[in-house]
Amino acid sequence: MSKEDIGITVSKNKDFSEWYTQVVLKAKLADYAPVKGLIVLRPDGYSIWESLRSTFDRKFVSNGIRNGFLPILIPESLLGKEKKHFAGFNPEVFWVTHSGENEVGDRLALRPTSETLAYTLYSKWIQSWRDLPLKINFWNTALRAEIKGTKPFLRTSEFLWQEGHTVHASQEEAEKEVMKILEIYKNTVEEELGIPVTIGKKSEKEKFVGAVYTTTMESIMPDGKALQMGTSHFLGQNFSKPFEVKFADIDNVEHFAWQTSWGVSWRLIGAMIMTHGDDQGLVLPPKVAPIQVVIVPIYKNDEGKDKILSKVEEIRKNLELKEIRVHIDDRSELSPGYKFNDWELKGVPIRIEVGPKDIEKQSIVIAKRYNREKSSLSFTEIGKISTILDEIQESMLKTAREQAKANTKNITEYTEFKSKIEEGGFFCAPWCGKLECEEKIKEETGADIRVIPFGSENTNKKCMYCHEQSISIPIFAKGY
RNA sequence: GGGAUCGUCGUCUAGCUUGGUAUGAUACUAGUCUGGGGGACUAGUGGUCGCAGGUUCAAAUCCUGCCGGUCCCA
Repeated sequence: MSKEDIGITVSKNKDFSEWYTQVVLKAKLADYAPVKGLIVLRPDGYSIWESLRSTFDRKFVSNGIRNGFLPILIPESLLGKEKKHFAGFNPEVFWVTHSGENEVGDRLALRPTSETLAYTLYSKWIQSWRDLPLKINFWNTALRAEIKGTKPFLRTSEFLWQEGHTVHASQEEAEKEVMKILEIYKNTVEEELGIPVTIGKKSEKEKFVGAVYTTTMESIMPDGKALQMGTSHFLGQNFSKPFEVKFADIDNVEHFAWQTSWGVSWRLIGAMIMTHGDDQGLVLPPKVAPIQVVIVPIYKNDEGKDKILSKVEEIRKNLELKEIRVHIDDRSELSPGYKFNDWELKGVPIRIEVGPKDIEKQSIVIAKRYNREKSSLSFTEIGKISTILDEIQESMLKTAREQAKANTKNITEYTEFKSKIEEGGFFCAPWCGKLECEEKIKEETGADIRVIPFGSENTNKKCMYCHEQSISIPIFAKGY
């Protein structure tokens, strides 16, 4: 490795894919595992996940959802119970066929998702309307064999996620739950990660296999590709019937229950890296940053060192009282310049420099990671740092919103669509609702219907492909 | 399924044609000087050359098979 190789060696604009991989590895968020398609989360990566997890948990709990845990193995007979669902997942299921030297009778799937397992249990647990609603969330991993094009966090054969599964007495209540979850997802992603999302429905073609409909949140990445950030499904009675999730109502008549399922994965971390990172490396939104403020002390000799370290310690205590996550980089063997670059690579939102000049001036140097601005702050103003962190969080979302807006275009003509789709971006274009048009567009351009935004339905326009009456204006884009 | 290409200290890499003590950088360890944007010098640690066979006095190098990675085509 040459000197340059310590940092990111490619530009985000020039080689986005290589840039992304380098940021993940060099910022030490994750590393490759010995098995293709699998990654290892390192502490800096895992703590971002933990931060998201605790935010979601807080919101889930206040919505009456509790956590549970499901085993990883699902017998084939169970997984195959809902036919479409099984057909959809089958190609990417990992199977356990042996225990020791013995072949197992019913093959065991490493869960690609847990609907079938959860609902087998739910049917035992639910008898009466008094048992409803039943709302449980599971934090675990899912396994889906990905052969080609794997990318850390974005496409891996095993991924960390949460899957929530709720059961309701009425269709109306279940559908409300679907929307409630989607709202939680949207707010969390925007507020914590600073990534704007568009919410709406998936087309019939793109919906979750086995669902009545799928709601989704989609984001546009800086390279112009769309990323699915999370989904919330209305399952209707599609699973309650085969799995016999039934309850006796107040009038003692037995009904099949109405169900929902929903999930977000560590893909959100990938989206955060792509949205905010730059040629220097990672840029972390303050709310999820494991370290929010790093202090680099600068000194020439031992007596200066003591003086500066005691000041630095004072600042640390001051910030910690405000619940700011602070780290002092007192590695003596490294030069300040090295440390600056190192912490920028890791995306720490604020760096404070304290050296002899600062002590003299009774101030500190403060450098913001997201815009790389340096300024000074007097000793008496150190309390302002928590406000500055809030401002950074806000303006990161604002910048991302502007970027997303610039990458979203309205299109009515298919010829124009075809000529512009290569540049990437979100394209809002009228559509007749027919599968045939959707498939042709996919075939000819590689672009999918990512989301049919809420409020874009019932439009009086012409389908950009067949020119018949349109039923909505979906967002078309190439996806990850 | 077809084709191409590559596996050498933690990482990147030279050596392979023409067989003979495995090269350099970086990282790591120790020390001295340094220190406000990736610092210098000195010394040191680290490799059964992807695996298994074969040829040979001798194999990272030649031959065969296997395993793994990457890319292209269907």
